[in-house]
Amino acid sequence: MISLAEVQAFCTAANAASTPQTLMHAVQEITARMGFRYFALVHHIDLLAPDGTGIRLVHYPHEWVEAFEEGRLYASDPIHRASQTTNVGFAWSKVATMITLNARDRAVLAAARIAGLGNGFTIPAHIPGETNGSCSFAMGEGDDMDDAQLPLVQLVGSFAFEAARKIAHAAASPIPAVPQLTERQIECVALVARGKTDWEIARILGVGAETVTQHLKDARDRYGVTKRTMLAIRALFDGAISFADILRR
Amino acid sequence: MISLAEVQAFCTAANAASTPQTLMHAVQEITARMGFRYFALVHHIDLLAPDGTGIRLVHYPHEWVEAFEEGRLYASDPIHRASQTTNVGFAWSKVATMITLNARDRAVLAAARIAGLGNGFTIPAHIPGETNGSCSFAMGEGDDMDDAQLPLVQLVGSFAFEAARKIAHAAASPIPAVPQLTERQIECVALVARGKTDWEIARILGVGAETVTQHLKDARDRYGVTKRTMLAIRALFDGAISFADILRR
DNA sequence: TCCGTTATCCCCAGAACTGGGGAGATCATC
DNA sequence: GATGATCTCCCCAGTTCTGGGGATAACGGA
Repeated sequence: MISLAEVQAFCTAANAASTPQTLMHAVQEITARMGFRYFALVHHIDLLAPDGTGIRLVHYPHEWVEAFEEGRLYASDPIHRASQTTNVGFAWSKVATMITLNARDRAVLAAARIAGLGNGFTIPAHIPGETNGSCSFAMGEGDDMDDAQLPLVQLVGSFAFEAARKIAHAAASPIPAVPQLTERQIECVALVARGKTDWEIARILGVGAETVTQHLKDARDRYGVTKRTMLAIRALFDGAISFADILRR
Repeated sequence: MISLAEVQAFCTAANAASTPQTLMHAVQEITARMGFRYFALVHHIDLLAPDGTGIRLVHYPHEWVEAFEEGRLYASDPIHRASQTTNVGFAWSKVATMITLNARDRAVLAAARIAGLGNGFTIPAHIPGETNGSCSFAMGEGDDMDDAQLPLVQLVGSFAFEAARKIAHAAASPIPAVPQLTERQIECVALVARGKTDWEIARILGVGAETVTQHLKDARDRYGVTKRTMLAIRALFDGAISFADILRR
């Protein structure tokens, strides 16, 4: 079993890494030390960074990597979907208790098994305004996971992702800056997301309808979108508003 | 210094907790064990106004809690802002390197110090579609933090937040039956969420614009909403569509 | 065979949104 | 004292949505 000291050593090494290669090497090493065979440190989609600035350090069976890309599973993969429901690591064997698996999901999991992946452990990595990601470690088929060290595995996953993020940020010169909305704009968008009209929002905020229209105009401009629906969803996606803001009554 | 075994014991206890009180007690205990004096496990929303389904377990100096609510700092507090830029724990002394501190931020930090808070460590907790939160542990003024155990503190913070989340979810309302949309309706809603007009959606699906209008009319009816924005967000919330459907190019 | 569901299309009137223009006030910062 | 950001309000023309009312056809189950 790996020790806390080793985790800390990895953390230091990962933080010092300035290239994906260096980091890849460090992760590979600790993956083996933790008794895993495979790992994948990835962003789940490449939304606003179509040019490949997304994080992607993968050491998985070739077969599976190909099948994965073939099926464009980045965001529909059940493991990824499950990782979006928590912020602590979870064993793949628990996925069925986290999300509802449909027929396609089961097919995906079966395919992974056939490709040589055994049980695994995934650490979610979510940061408001950034693409969701995760860091997964997997055994070969048949191998047993040591539950006792999973908390340490979680730490490794978090630190690894953070290190990858740092490298990716440094590499991505034109920072895809998440548009910042003003407080008033956010209030308006939150109410838009609740299906209010400009006039209703104006009543609620105690200002003129024209003012609300203007705030939303400005907010749309900042996100570069032309529809209030898109505005609400983008604001939701990068955390300017949350489902709690919208759906609570 | 705390041991990994103690962290795991806390994790088990936290997961078993079914009321905020039980969890509060467990967190209080381990906080002391880790050498901290205060903690705050919170959602970053204004908990005075809404109905209070947000997470909020706080043991901070009274003075500070009051000042905090007075100033409505839930989302503008520099510590909270910093926590939204990472997914690993950070010492408060590092905040200046994470976000740009303005005059007001510095005033807030100074006020916290006056209220008796020393250095602290905050673990972010972000889950897509949910309110951002964090778990912070703080020393009394003048006390020194043991850097070596911070990774374990991070684990405790993550587990504590997850446990609180589980309790909050359980307390939340009985699930109202999720309306089912037809396949065609879902396709239309997904495109609505991408900001398309009925006419554009009709082109994409190869049907008449009137048909799209009708599908959306029906979909709104099923959800009992009157605005397409609300429709998109509800569909997103209960999984009929996903961010991946919307935002991938 | 009848009924419910789904998908397709049509018309209309009023409400709501969008994009363009402009303008005054406040506040913090430089 | 200027500058920029924010918030506030106004006008207008054109587009888009929304909620009514229809209709036809295919499919599958009761």
